[in-house]
Amino acid sequence: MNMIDFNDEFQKLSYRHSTSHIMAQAVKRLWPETKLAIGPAIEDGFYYDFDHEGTFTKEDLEKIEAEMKKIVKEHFPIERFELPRDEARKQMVEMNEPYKVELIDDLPADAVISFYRQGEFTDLCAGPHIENTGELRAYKLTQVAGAYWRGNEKNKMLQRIYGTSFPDKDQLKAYLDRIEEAKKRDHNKLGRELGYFTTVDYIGQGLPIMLPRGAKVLQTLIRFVEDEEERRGYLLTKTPFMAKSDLYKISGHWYHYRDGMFLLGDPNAVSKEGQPVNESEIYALRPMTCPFQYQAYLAENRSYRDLPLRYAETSTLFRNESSGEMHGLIRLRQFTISEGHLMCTPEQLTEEFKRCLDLASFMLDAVGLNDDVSYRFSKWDPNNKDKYVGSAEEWEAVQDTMRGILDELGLTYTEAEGEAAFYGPKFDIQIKNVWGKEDTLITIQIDFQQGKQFGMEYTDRDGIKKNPYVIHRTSIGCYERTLALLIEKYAGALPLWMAAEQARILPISDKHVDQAFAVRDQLRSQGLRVEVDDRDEKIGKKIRQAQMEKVQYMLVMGDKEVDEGTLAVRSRHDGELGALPIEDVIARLLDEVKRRVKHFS
RNA sequence: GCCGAUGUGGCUCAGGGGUAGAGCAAUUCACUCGUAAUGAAUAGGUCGUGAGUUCGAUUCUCACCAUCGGCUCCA
Repeated sequence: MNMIDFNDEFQKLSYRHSTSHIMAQAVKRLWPETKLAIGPAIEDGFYYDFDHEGTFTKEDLEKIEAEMKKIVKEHFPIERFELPRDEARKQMVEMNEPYKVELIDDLPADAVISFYRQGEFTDLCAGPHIENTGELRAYKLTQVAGAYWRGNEKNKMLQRIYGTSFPDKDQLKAYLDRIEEAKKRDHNKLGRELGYFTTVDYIGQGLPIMLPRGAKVLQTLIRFVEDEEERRGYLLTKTPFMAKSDLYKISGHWYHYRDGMFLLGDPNAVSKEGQPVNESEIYALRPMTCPFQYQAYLAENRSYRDLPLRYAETSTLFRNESSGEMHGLIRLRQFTISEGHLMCTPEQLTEEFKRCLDLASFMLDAVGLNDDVSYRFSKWDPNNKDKYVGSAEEWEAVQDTMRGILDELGLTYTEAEGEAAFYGPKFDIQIKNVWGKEDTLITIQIDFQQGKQFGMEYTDRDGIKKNPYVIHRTSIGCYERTLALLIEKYAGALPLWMAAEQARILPISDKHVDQAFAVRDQLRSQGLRVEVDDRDEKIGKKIRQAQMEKVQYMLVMGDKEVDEGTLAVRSRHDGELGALPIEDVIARLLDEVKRRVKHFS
């Protein structure tokens, strides 16, 4: 029997794919009336979708695992065979597997239709698989979830069972332990424990309260971003949080993004005379800043000499996400984005796009997330043209342009069909949270539509008026989401420069409290964020608490320090540093802030 | 929006058809303390909200709200 080598991606996939089949076989044994959908290997394991009466309970999962154990012991060879389309279809109809029949019907005419058989269980499947069910060593069914057939919400919701498998028990345990460890960093847990944010039932979903600590971190990040953008030639705008529907009709939001907007006023209302309400009187909270910044562009006649024109705004956005979507600080209904739009000539497009990438990269490096991201080129879905503005030719052309820039920069990226914005393709910088779920952190988009739609023009050298290209971009993404990922990255112990509380002074006894406040004020006057723990507690307890609250510097003050004008410095990262003159402590902290030192834990 | 789980003092959790308990946190007092929890006392909850069943509901039923995991959507 072959030893499975998990360094070999093919073997790993085969192994987990086969685990999924063994699970399906167990389910069919226990509940023969259950219908099979699909069951692939995924990044950290596998799943199988079933059409099953009711739902699977925890106890059911245990039963399934027990049955899987039997199937492993039975050492079934896993055999592949092929059938012509009509026979394959006939067999699936006979086996009463409607989802498999549908899959076969949708296979291209020239497709080879293969099956895999292990014991009494046969499944339509392209493979690959391991050779024998007896090779399976360590597996665990992790959770049940609903999932739409073929990922379409109009279809029936199936029952999905997730699981994972490894070549041996130790690796499985190591994996499960790692997941448990990762979850301890969950920003949604840590962020609340550490007092960054809270939520309140009667405010509503996706609307967190940023508490002073969280608000301070956000403010620090915002100042940092705004200063850097100013250095890079951005002009600040401040635009309204809402506008009449007229604006969104020009941008297309009214037609393509209406479900995502909070409307003020009822578009279906009728007047006393029975007249439909004038839609101009319907306002909407802004889901994006673009149409507002275009109005800033339109405020003057533009010349090619004005371009590129770079607008930036720390922008509060409102999106009416459906109720099941909200997650901690990652998905919200109101959030703050480092928004920006660049208007440029076609010749400037490549250079400006690169500058946006450079800015994003600078930001990610500054906060320490640069090594954790991946790139995605998000294209339109040519089979779903109604979702988008513009012609197929325009889409293909602008996507070619974007791909050209990405390739010129030598970036490694995946291509994702159907992930574009309705007005243009996106370059997305993706990141995973502690649950392994991927989200967009930063996005840079090329828009070839809205310049025309809003009548944005510039007079070129030749005296002809032309439409500028627009780049939508964010420099650090959505601040709340970025904060969430930073909390997870640093397990709550944020780098000194962005920490809400940079140092805490710990007086040994109440004799030292007055002096502690004086020193606090001295440090504060240098721009450091410092608090005093003046509670009537022992020093050990104060240290323990500061440590648990992830304060980077603990400054102990007793008789000796008061007499000598020093502070006994304890760094969260480096431990005890001994007594230092207050001036030296200030210099050390300011230097660490200036250099934006990062300690990962 | 859909599938599933969950909802008990600020936090972590126990309990259970006869109107609730622990630890931490908070407050007060004593100790005046040297690098990860000093001791004692006090206060704090209409058990997410609303309806129903019942003599009686926090406990059972239903609806709604919120939180968590997934699907769909998305920064």
